[in-house]
Amino acid sequence: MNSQEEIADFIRNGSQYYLPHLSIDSVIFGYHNQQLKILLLKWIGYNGWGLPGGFIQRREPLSEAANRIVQERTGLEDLFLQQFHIFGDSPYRLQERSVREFTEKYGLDVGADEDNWLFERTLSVGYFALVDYFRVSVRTDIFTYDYQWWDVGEIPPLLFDQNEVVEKALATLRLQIYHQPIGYNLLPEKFTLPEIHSLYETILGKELDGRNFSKKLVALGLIKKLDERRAIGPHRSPYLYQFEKDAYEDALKQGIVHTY
Amino acid sequence: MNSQEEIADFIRNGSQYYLPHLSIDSVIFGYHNQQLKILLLKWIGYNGWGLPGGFIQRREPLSEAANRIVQERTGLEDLFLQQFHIFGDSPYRLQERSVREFTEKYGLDVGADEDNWLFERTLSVGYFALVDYFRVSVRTDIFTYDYQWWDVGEIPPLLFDQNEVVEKALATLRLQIYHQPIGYNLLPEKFTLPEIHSLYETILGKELDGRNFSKKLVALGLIKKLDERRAIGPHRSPYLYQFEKDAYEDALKQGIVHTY
DNA sequence: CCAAAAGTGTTGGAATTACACCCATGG
DNA sequence: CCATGGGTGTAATTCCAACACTTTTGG
Repeated sequence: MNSQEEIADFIRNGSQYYLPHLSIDSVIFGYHNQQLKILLLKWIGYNGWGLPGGFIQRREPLSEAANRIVQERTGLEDLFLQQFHIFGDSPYRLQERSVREFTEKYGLDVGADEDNWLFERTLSVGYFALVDYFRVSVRTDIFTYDYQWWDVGEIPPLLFDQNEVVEKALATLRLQIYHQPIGYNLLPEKFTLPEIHSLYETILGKELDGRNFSKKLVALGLIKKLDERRAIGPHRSPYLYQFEKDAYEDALKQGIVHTY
Repeated sequence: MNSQEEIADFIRNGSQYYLPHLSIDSVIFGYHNQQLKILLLKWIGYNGWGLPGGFIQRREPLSEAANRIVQERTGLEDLFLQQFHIFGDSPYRLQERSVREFTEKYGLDVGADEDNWLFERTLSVGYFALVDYFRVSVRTDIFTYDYQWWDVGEIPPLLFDQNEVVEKALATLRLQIYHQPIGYNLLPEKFTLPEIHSLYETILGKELDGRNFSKKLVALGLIKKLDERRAIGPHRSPYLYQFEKDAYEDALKQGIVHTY
């Protein structure tokens, strides 16, 4: 959405195309420099950070809407996307908004119409995505003039109740890692043991014994060692590994029970 | 909602009181006769079974809406209620409805107004509740003339995509039992080992060794043996047990990791 | 040759599983 | 007295956690 006409039309007539009262917030996780990161956008007017989000088209399945929204932002296809909560309790999710709030706080010209669909109480469905940091090419638009990846430990204050949304996404991810393999969507196709090791440490927020960790993944048949190495510094080169797609998919479907 | 005027008002003006496009479906689990059951209502017109549900008031927090809806049906306070999914993908959750569908299929007189708020596409937030079967006193109303508890293994065809809703609730419950204690809300205050044992077997859908099971619960400090027994038949009387509220609450909050 | 990071096995303890017999009760 | 279901302990095994030294590499 980038031309002035498009925006005016969206503000005035958006409820013809989109369902009112409901939006999608997406928490896009990437992994870089041994850190779990999420993608934030800088919003005009408000001049602060917020999650990528959007609305659901009138006839669009919910999961397709989430897919479209993240796809448009990141350029990625075949996303790993997961719904994790619907937010409708916080004060931000109860209030209607006003012309004044939009103009003063967000610097948006929404006309004088107090009945605008954007003012109505809007609940939000949270989705998280796990993406390969290096494949993402972020697209900003006229509402969002900048973007940045942030360490999950250093998220700035966000719009509305979005800090809570991020917390819930993280909590879901941490719980899920006990029942499902994670990594296929966060790492490049070939990766080293230290990389995936540190990914798990980052997500779980605690140290994991390297020997036990690799034994476990190999024992589960989730990864296999390749005959290649990657030279990365003045020290021993690590072997590359790959996920065993079949075992991985099985584990995703059937679930695994384990501690790390 | 029981008088004709109330209903007419709800149909005509409901969108003044409730958010359109969004509803709540509740899966109410109870436990009776060694069986995990859910509460279904028989709907007029459609003449089939469906989940208890309702709408969210304009200014009402989402979780309060779920609470209100289940409370009104069951008469229970202090519910254990948990949001588990929002449904917006199935064909039933995409379509708008029509006067014809309402009159013919559901036997409801909604007037001739094709713009009625009830016709609009409606996504549904799924909540499940765990309740003490014996404390529930179900209230039907003019839309729902009968109710019945059904074994989770024998759920009849339900309205819309509600069979999928039930499946998802069950799947969530089964996953959750690995991380949280369950039973406090499903069993009476005092219960026997065979009762809680069979509850867990029912939820997990598999047999659990009785000796190991009780050792585990006692070792975790979740239950304690009382000095009473319950006489129930021509055989040895089982001891009664009680949950240790504090340990139970801690386990709920912090989570536990275990297999059964 | 040295600093930095990768790689690799073993062991003790804890937790989990498997398993069978006696006991209490009401009819 | 008998049929029914409740209660209890131990041994074998598996799984998990803890732990330290050697290898490789580029500079």
